[in-house]
Amino acid sequence: MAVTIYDVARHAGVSPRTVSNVVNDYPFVAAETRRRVRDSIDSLGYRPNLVARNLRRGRTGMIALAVPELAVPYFSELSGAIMDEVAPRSYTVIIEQTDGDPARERALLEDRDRSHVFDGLIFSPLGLGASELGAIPGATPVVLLGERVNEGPFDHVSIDNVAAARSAVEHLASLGCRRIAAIGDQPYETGETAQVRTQGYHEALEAAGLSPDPALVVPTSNFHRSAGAEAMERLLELAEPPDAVFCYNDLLAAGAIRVLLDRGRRVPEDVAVVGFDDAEEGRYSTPTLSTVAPDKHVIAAMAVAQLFRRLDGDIGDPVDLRAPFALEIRESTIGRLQAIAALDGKAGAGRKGRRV
Amino acid sequence: MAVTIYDVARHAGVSPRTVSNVVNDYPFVAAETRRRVRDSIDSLGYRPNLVARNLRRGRTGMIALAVPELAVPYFSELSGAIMDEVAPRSYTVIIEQTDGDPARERALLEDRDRSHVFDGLIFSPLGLGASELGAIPGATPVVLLGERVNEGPFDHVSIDNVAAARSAVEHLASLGCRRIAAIGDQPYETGETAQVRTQGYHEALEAAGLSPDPALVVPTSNFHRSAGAEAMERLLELAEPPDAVFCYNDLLAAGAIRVLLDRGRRVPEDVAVVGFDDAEEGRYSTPTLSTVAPDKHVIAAMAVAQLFRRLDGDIGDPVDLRAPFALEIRESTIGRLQAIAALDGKAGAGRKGRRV
DNA sequence: ATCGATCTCTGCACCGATGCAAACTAGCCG
DNA sequence: CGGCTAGTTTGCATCGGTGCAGAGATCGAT
Repeated sequence: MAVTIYDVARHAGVSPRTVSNVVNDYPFVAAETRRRVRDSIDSLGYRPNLVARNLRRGRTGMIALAVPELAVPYFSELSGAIMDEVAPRSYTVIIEQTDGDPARERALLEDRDRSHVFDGLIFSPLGLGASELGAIPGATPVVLLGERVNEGPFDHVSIDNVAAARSAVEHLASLGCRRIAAIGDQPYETGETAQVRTQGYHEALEAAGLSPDPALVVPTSNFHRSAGAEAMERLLELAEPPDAVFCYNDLLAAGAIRVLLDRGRRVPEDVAVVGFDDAEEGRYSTPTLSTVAPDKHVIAAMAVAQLFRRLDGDIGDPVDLRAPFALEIRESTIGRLQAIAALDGKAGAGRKGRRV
Repeated sequence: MAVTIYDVARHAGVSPRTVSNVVNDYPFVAAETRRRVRDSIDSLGYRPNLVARNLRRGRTGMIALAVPELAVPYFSELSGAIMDEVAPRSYTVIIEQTDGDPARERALLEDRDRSHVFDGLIFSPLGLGASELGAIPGATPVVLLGERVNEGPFDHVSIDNVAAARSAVEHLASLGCRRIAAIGDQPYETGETAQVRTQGYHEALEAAGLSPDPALVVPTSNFHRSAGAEAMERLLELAEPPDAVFCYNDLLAAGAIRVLLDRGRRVPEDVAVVGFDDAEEGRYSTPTLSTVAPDKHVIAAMAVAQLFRRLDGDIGDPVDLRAPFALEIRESTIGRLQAIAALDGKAGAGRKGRRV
């Protein structure tokens, strides 16, 4: 059996309550007593039973992080960043994979108060739409990641997706591209993040004096590489195929580039490509991938800080936090030689991106 | 306050104990009573407090998964597979990132019995060597992933890394490559996995009648893309640079390929490259990446099954389980045209890989 | 009618910690 | 020296379930 607070108390010749006081750094413990208890703790190898502590305290010391899929680089990189933020606060992270399944997402939100497994939730919804999310109240704090869910009861962290998409498409237009396609729209209720990117895309087209062509906006059912490949195949079948593609994440872009190269198109000379998320793989791919880079560390820090603010009792109105992003310009839009020049020169355009 | 078993008992007009019996499907409960309790549970929205249950039962219903880094595709893909295996057993997974830090790895193992946060641990060690691991006993079951730690007290799941490495290098030799390099050796105590791959590499060289050249074996301090790039730079500076490279994971390969293409070498015509892990990104990269594909789903299933066997009380000797792997042959070794031919033809070599 | 077996339900203690408030000591002031 | 404050330690109840064992009820067999 494990060592309990009673074993330590007996060993140190004090009451269990005093051991608890020492463990919790209660100030009014005589130095000598504290020392004796500490010695006993060390020699017996006592560690508090967190389950018991949590039962009594009503907190579990764990926060849940729910993401659609860990195998998507954006989410694994973000998860790592969130865990790094949480660790110093001596909380533990439980990661749940929802696969974007609305039932699992709803279950997570509905059970969060009642099963007492975690104190707070950082949630990147995929299958649940704004109206459904808004209808699930509860006492356990939730911070949503991703595009804003209007009027919801939850705190919320995101980047300005409209501006981010716009900056990507403006960049393509500035290179002289005239037929700029978009891959990854999700024109149904839960595709909010995709839809605002489409909005930014349209705004940038308009600003550049380009007329939108509905055939150039290809929806996808998910954000995987295979979907990007399929969408690109479709675009290449058009009578007037695009000379640039804005993909709503880097995996779609990887799939699209693969198809382009397979079909003998050069990237970026024939078709320029921009992705979204700044997955590490895009820094080493051939060509390297120009991409919109949400600042994942800031997103993680904001989400965690806000969640802990709630855990500490803040009951203000839901807040809406915006993290910065940058446009990382690499070979898939400006070509290898210019990319090298941009890296060598101190010009901020390439390596450091444009802070927004 | 949350709904407790007492609230349900009062509402249904039975004792708390009976509610517990209903919740736990104790067979000797009258159908009528059961119905009434169920109704009360539903109408009050009762969910058992898992913290309290776990305190009493002495189990937490959680297993921990400790990996070096989630951002490495192999680990995020494996984590996803493990979570999928665990979910149907109504356990929850806590993921810990160790960053390969020996102190954190040791803390995890040493605290596993005492803090009572998880019932079992699936652990992919990186910073701890065989001797250190072997010296940490404890009651909480542990399943190790990765190369075998000799004589340790823990169960263990891996693929046959020697054979896997050998198959990769044999493949390169069969293509006519004569100077085959290896990137990713870790010639110090905790680099066991890397070392057995080096062993397989040497065995394959010998079998092919090639004499080993120490300069062709480049150690790296980690398995990231940047390390692969640096190692490749080093190899290209040799008087006789390699005509093939076996990389110990796909990230190293991605970095190596990037450098090769940057330096004007063609892959595979000038230098053929094989990776390890079968990360999804290698199926879409340019060129697509030939790689050793450990069967992650089998690894996950074996590890989880073995862990639950221990949780169910099995106290037999530590077991050593071997999962299958396959060699996936793609463009980075046989070129695009042949890869297409292999995919089109029913020949198993390309698409399906070679089961071992 | 008696007995044992089976079914159904319940009370009590307990898992291991902490909140609360009381008890006790010592020191200090007037 | 009484009274008060500050410091130190402690007992008791409690968080919300479940293990254990026993009390009743029911029923068929003898």
